Amino acid sequence: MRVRFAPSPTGQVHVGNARTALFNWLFARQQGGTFILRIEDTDLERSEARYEAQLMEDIQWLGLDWDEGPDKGGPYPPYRQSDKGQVYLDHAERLIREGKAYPCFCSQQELERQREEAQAAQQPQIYPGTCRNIPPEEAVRRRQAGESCAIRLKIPERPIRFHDIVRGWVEFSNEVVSDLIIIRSSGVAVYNYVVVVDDAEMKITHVIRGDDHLSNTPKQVALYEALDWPVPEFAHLSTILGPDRERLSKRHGATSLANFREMGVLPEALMNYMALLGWAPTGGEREVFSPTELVQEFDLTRVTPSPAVFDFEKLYWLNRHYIKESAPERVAALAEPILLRALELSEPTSEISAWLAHITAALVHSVNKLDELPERAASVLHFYPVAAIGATENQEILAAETSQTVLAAVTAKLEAEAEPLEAAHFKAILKEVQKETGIKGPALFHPVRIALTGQQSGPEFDRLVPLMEEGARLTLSKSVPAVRERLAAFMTILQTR
RNA sequence: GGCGCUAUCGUCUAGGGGUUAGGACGUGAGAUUCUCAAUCUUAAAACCCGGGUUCGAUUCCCGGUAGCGCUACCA
Repeated sequence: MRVRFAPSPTGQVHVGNARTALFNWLFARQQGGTFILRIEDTDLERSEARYEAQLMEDIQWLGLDWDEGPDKGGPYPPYRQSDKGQVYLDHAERLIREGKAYPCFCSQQELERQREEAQAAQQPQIYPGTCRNIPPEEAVRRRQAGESCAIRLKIPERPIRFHDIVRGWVEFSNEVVSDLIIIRSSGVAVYNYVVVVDDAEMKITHVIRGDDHLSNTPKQVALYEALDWPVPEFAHLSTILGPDRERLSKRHGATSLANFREMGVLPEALMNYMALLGWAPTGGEREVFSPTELVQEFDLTRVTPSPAVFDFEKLYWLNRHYIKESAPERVAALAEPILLRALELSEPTSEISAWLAHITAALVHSVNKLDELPERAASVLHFYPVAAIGATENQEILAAETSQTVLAAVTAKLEAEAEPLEAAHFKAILKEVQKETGIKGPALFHPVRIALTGQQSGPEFDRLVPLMEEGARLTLSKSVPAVRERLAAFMTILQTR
């Protein structure tokens, strides 16, 4: 059992393609087959070498590995199309000799005209077979005379049917499949022919790909048959759509693997989510599958044929799940560059790294994806007392008499405290203030929270206080005030107002 | 235009000739919390339409509609 993922290196790997790669990989891994990476760089204008490297990096990040590919070779090289050369021409000449293909001398302008005519008459646009009946000797003579020609395959005069694992039997009338060009007059082979040759030479047994290739399949089947090669099994995966039910694309925001990685989506979360797009286990009740479990449970025959809308919310739900499951060190390592960027730091000291790890550990449970961390940590990282005092939503709380009492009491008690302040100690102070003033609950906590963070909501003080104290001891591009400093500054501004 | 594919809660899906049509995300409500998040409990929410077949169709068949794809000397 051999399957392949054959992307063209024309940019970042998109989720649609990644899902195709994933299904191929899952199928291979679970059947004990071979997963092959082949670079389809026929379109040299759009292909770039750097994209090829990025492509491999991206799918490795997702957690896929391949057994044969351009980087590691294998028994059926080359694994990069542009390295292939002559083969396509040789097989095409063989087809001509066997009477299964023929040179076509029609000019492109002529073909274009015919197509326009057919379109205007609302007729199917198929090649009328003008050159199909040119006697072979005459064709040979004209070619030798240097007349420019393309090579066309003869499509048999019978319906073409093939089996698809996700859709069952599919049949196309030969009346709608025209004799296709396999070699351009420039001598360059055409995609639909190239894939067949490549897949056959690599002994691919199962072609798992996007359903945009479904209508191409009869042509390819005709090619396999003409070349006397075994027709592989097909599995056409449905399209992934955006919320507007149009094909998912960059228009819909972050849709490439690189995007997801930058956002701080864990690869196993994305893998799990993509697997659920078109596949469900028997019973359909389980949703959470680690990569290993997916390999065990995945079943190609249970893949649904209908298109699926990509739901970021559900992906985030899985991401939250996997973030919580992950070792804190791993999450901290992934979050560090994101936080460093927000702090405008490049080279962290080990103290800063430790602090960032603490921030991450304290806040990560409330985040969909890691890039939300800086925003979530803003109450620690920044301190804008003037803005906090001026903010309309804070007026009511700050104006309350109880708030004035609480803030004055807390500030006074903090004055007497040694630095650094322990979280437990801060809590004890609040407790004392509560006892002495009789103010408790929201009336106690809210003004203090606003004084420290400028906001009415955020992490609990037990988490917040140590992060502020730790940050205050570090040398940063923009310093983080300690708890006492914050309260003192806040009070000063509040009183002078 | 032709051809092909698809159609169950808003979304991903399970199911299948007779079911209270199941689960998950999201949403609403409640509990908890100083607040947000998390968590727990709970609620609302679906078989595209029309014909057949059948005692009975959401399920099988046909047609319609809609969405998507292919229709190239693009990949």
